[in-house]
Amino acid sequence: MATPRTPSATPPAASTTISDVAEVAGVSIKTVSRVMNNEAGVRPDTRAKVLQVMTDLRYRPSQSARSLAGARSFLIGLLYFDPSAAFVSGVQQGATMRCREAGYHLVVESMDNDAHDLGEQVHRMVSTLRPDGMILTPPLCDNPHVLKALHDSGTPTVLVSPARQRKDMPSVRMDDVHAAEEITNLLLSLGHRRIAFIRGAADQAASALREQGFVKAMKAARVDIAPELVIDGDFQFASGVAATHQLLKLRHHPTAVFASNDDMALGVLAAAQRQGLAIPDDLAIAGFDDSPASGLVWPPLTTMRQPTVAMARAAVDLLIGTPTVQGTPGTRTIAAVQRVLPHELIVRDSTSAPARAARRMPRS
Amino acid sequence: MATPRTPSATPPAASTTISDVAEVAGVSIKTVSRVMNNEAGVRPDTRAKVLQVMTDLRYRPSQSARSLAGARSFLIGLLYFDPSAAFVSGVQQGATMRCREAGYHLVVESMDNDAHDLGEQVHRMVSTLRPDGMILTPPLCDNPHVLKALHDSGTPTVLVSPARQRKDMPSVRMDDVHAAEEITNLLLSLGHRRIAFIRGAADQAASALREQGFVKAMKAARVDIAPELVIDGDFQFASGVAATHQLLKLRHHPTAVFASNDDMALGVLAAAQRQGLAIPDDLAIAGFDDSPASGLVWPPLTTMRQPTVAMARAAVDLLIGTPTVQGTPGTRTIAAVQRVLPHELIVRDSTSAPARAARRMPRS
DNA sequence: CCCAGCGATGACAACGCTGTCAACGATCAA
DNA sequence: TTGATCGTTGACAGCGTTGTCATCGCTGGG
Repeated sequence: MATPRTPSATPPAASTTISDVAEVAGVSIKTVSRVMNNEAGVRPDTRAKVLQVMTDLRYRPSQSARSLAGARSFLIGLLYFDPSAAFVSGVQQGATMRCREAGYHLVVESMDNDAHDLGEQVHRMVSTLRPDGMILTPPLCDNPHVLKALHDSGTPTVLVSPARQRKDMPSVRMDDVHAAEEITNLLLSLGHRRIAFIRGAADQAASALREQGFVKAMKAARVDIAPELVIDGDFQFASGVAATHQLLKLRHHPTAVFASNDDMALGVLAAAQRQGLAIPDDLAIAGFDDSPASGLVWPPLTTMRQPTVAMARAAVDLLIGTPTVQGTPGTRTIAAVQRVLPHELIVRDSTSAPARAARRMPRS
Repeated sequence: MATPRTPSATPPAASTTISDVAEVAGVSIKTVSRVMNNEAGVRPDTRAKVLQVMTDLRYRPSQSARSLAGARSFLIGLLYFDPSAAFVSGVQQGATMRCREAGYHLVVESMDNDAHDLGEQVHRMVSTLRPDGMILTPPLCDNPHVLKALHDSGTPTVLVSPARQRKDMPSVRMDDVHAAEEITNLLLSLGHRRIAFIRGAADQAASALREQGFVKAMKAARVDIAPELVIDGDFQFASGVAATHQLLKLRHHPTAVFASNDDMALGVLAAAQRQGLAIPDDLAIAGFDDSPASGLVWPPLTTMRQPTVAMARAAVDLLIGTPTVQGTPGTRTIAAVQRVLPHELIVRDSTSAPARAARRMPRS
């Protein structure tokens, strides 16, 4: 039915070009280009006509031609390291959505943070693809080789949750300190006083920030922090298990545990239950991240949702300059702003009042 | 304030072009192009010299120019629906890695499987980006609108784990039936006879296949399948919980449960533990998928690892024709082959012999 | 000795779009 | 009335590759 008498079934996708549109609309190629790019200086009726023809012909500009001729490539790169992290998945989700809305596309690349030629790999990527911007997630956003390669190539870059703010690159992040305070305050408000804290990996910026928040909240509540209740962890499940063993060996158990991330909190949960503790009655547990698994265990974990999707959207916005940045001609540098996005406390069943507090457990 | 006095800090990334290389090497542009594309008809010493110059100058071809002039775009698209699925994450990981090895790049796009203009969205993507190939994951790989848009545009496409094999598109998959048989056999070999099965979502192809495998193994072992032990589920955590309630209401409990995926198995685990059952002694549990969470609970779940990474690599290979396909000129059609990749049974602590079998549980 | 045939290489025209700048008619101040 | 200015539009030259076809120097058969 469609295209009734087309000698050849499907003319191998001879897609319509800008000149087809120009011809049909009776204007020059350049005018079509102007309309396409929303440039000023086109009479409304001309613009409308062109727009109509573009729709009729289902015209789609060629990304290659556009980027070859112009300055933009309509490509945003996302570099990440650990593909299994819920964090990355959220960032990617937000980034692809915002990109599509803005007519951009997301090119993702999984890197090895320890590769010896990381800088070279990044260099190769940006020089062949010439993305209009790059988004880096931890720990890549703190890797000097990556940052140098990107800086040297002059590629606009936005860091998501970097360890340190850099004067030459914008970043988006959440307020880890404040978030950790909120969780701690929740536990405190439930009546807990002996609250254990499990640190994150020492080499990750978030670890220190979350501990700061914990300490700050405890101090504000004038509750002493027992040194034996603050334990080193590394963000892995196993370290949560180990920490729990250590904690339950104490003559005076904690009534609540705040683990710096969900994986460790899951480890605490597993180890505690294995020892016969009832959660949250015998031990309240809070994590951080709102990982998918945190809602898939019994009891579901109280945790902190990071604004991963929103951070990614904000990052894309910074890169494509949607907020009317309109870079001064010649300079594609973005101001090294730092956006802080709101987090969300997710209260679930793993936290509650310290029912039988420090009392010895039946089967302990 | 920023950029104090940078006379020539970074010459705005005036990257080297093919003509720079040609000039330095003392050959024509075309010859450099030949070397770059590994075309025949270049004397070894000429090729070596060009290669050397390319390295010295750190020359990187422009992807835009290449795709505008030539037929290839060096872009592979990956369309997915549910961003949180471990399945997608594995596929993406495999795809990006293989792409980089082959000098391609992966463009990912998160689609809404229920969007009314899905076909249009896909059409837009392929016509502006002109990727050299597309990879579809479930449920998109079974969505007629998506498939039609891709077919019409003539974009080579590979389906990952599609419901039905299509004569016009190649696919890669695992053997769900056989995998389910293996899990069932594991449970049987541990002595279980009253094995419950929780079905997956009815609209997903894998559901039926896994049930087939379960039935097949049970029949082969000459063990009757009690109808009340086969329960509908929908791949969600909650349906695992619901199924468990149903199962534990029976006067004759099952000693093992095989859930069609990990999320449901996690639901079974949570519900069973809540009822006071000891896992695996009172109830053995097996899942399917090897989701991240499956190893982060207590006890860790026995499950089936899908070859997601390998499937994605295979998909990319099919698209870029690494296995010397060298499409006949003019036709970029790939044979509609179907590759089946090996899965891996992950035996963990959630399964074991039916210790106190059908005996009533203490607190049930 | 001549020319077909072959391997190696280059000249040149696309590819589809954007940037620059010129051209045009209309408006406006003087 | 005239020149200047503005708003709108188009002609044209690239952007950095690849495809096509021509060219060049040799080799080998007649």
